[in-house]
Amino acid sequence: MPKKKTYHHGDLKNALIKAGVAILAKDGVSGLSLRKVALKAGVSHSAPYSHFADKQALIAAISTEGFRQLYERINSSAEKYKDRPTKQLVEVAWAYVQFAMDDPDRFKVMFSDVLEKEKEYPEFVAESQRNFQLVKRIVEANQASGQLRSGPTELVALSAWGIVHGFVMLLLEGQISHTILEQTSLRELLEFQIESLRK
Amino acid sequence: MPKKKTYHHGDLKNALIKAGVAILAKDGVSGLSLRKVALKAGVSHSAPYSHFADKQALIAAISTEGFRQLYERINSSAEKYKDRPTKQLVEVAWAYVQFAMDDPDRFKVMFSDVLEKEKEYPEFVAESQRNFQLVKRIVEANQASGQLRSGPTELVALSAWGIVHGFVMLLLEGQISHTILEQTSLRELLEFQIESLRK
DNA sequence: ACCTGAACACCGTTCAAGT
DNA sequence: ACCTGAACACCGTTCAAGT
Repeated sequence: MPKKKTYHHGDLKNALIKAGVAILAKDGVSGLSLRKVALKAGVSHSAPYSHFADKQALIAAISTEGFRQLYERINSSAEKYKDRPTKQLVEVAWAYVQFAMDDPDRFKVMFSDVLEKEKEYPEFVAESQRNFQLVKRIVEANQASGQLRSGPTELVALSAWGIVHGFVMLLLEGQISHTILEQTSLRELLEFQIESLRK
Repeated sequence: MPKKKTYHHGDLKNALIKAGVAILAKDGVSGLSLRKVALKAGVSHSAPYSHFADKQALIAAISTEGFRQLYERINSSAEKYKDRPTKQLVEVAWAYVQFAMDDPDRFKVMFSDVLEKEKEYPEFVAESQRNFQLVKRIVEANQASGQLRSGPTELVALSAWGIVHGFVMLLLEGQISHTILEQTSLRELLEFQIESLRK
């Protein structure tokens, strides 16, 4: 028997986050229960309370980890196309769309926490702000190269994020009609959205 | 005693929807339980099953009703400003933002149902499509008056909806930084977003 | 410090029974 | 046809107890 009790040596916390992500991908938001997460990690149903204050805290940790990964994806895409501003904008947005589609339920959870989390989960706040800073930097570069309209970078970045996020949300919730999706590929639809932002 | 058993005379169904909306506004999505809805409507916890197949079906009914009201709001705003295209676009978007902020949890529920609802809740699908048709008509008028870029109305409408929806979502989830919100009013932020769409 | 197991309140759903 | 009440499986959370 190769693995006996590989878990509980101080890494139960991360094992729980990992188990949570897996359950989220398989059973969706409504299927995510603390008891199932504990079972999957091979501990009793009350063990998670040694590492998380409550279910919300576990979800906050899952979201925080998600934002970390999102940052990596966006950042590496931005780096890859940093010499081609026109392409960069589309590719970064495409990375965002793909991240959302890879694990729609996690993506939804990342953007649908409680409102008072501002103060409650500082790590979450820090990580989501780090992402927005990155978007701002990309937008700033695209403003400099004349791809995007000038004006307060903060606000142009909000437009850029908003248009892509809105598109992804409508896509995930099935609010984009079948007739549109049949006629035009996702990639083309996204490119059309980005066009709206261009100067 | 003025009201004794005013409910159960065939309108329990609507009473349950109304109770659900009230609980949603007070306790949020996580506080919405079928048992609480039944209690609030003055019936036993199993009574709802005479009118709805399950909890999802009640939520679908609440969402459908929400889309009906959203349609009314957008439509009356569009009518009111139909002779001033520049203003119309902003006002319609503003109506959308206000609707979302009036009852954030209901708004979130409307846009976060299950994915398979396509076939399961035809009334919901019809109502949400009716809203998109309305957006298309408004966009078409604004294309005609030169406010919005030309091109497939379906796609430009998707951009318009997407940018406003994305903005609202980021707003509701607290993803728009405090520093932005303190410097600029919501109305101004929205106007800036709309500017991005203009020709 | 970390984990277990019993316990409690609450939930969605089913079903036999009442009107 | 519509509603009730008991029942079942499942859930989040607490807490005394074990290591």
